[in-house]
Amino acid sequence: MRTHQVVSAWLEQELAAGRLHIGSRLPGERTMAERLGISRASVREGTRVLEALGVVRAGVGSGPQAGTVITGNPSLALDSALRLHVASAHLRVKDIVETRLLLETWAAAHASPGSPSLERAARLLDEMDRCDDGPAGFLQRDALFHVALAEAAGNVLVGAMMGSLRGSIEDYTQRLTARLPEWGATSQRLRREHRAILDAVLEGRGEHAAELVQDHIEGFYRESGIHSEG
Amino acid sequence: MRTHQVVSAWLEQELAAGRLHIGSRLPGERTMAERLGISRASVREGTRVLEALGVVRAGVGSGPQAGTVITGNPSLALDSALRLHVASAHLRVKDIVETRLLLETWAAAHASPGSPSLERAARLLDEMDRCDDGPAGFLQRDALFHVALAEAAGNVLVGAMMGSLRGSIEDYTQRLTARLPEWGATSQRLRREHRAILDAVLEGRGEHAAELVQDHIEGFYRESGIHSEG
DNA sequence: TACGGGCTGTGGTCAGACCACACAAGCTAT
DNA sequence: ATAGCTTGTGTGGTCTGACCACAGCCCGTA
Repeated sequence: MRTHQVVSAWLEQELAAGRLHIGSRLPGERTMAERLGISRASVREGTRVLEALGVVRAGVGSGPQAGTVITGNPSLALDSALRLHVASAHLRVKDIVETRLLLETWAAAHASPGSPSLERAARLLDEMDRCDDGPAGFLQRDALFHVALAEAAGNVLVGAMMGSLRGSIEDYTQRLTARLPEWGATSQRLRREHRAILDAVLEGRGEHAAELVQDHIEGFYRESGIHSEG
Repeated sequence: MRTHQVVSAWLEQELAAGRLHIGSRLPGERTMAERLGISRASVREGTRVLEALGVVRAGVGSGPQAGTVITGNPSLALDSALRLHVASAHLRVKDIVETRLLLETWAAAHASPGSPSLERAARLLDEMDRCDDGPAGFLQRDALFHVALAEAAGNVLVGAMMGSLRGSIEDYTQRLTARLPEWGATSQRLRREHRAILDAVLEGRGEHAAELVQDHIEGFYRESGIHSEG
């Protein structure tokens, strides 16, 4: 086992044993190095990995917010991994869009009508009705709306994946939007569809909501000129 | 931006510009440090992150296999991230099983009958008929069969996720198997179901294959005593 | 009481050293 | 001439020890 991996191995043990949990502070790097019998450089490499995986957050200074703290942020790992793998052309945008569609229809079908995420989703829709800062602001709230919807299904993993997928294709979406002939008409349609989706979920008609989501997403891509970029 | 991040930023640029691609060798750490104007320690931290994300593989020595090489292995990031987030109780096994079911039924419905992955899947089924090394060997091939099936859908992302999800719940599955009253009867049923799934896919009856997959997975968990552990 | 500055511990970064490894080239003994 | 060993070279892996910036805490002072 490589030296820096003793850090994640140790952390996994501590978590499993219940001695550490989300919110706990890790010992200082120097302490940890001595305790694990490795150098501080190796501790740091291990910590960087944990940070990249969204398991930990490092902060300088002193006080309660400082030091290395255990977080639970799986989307961080997905975010950067997706970015780089898309850049290396190992992942195609088509796959990501496809996966997003898959996750999102499932989430719509399984969303719990009573989830507080739905209230956040509703507020986002209100903001989108009022907002006049152009497509950029609209799309940002649009993305958050879809993520909120995914979280309403109560599956942390699906929620995290959705968030990262949205992020990784955000540039792509922005470019697609630029091709739209009439933003005004499109945004009005999108808002109408959002309301319909949210209503279906709130009424517990999951399957119907899933169909609406599918039409909503596919319609957007169709209107803006289909996956012509790899 | 933190110093070690200049490495991933640089790599992303190089990839986007087409100057590097999967299979390329990165410059040596010392060279990179000088070229990027940072210390070797920082280069190493950056490389560790890339390695953890499955973008890169580091190997000592000299020759074609040595040095830091760009790979495309998104599942590596998911693997470790899932392990740790499950350990931190931020992800529940229930969510993972649920997500696996979701991805797998989709893959079965979208698998291309002509995919070479299916030939691998068929070979695995033959091995499972012959193998007599108990549940462990069987389950391992079982897992590979399901991953092969997922890959047949031609979506790299879904394939990678499936692989990682299987891995992260492998321990769990092993424990469930131990509870089964009669392994012989169960394995026979599982093999029969696998054949039926593969046949359905090969015949292009995707929707039917998806139903079979769903019954197959849910049946297994039901028989072995349902998600009683968080 | 209010304020200001130093103290302390945190992560962030760096430089330089040595090690194990694996291949390649060259040397040596057959 | 060839088989086998030796040495050279470049790679990542690890360690040490140093210095920096930062943020909160504590104590002395006005």
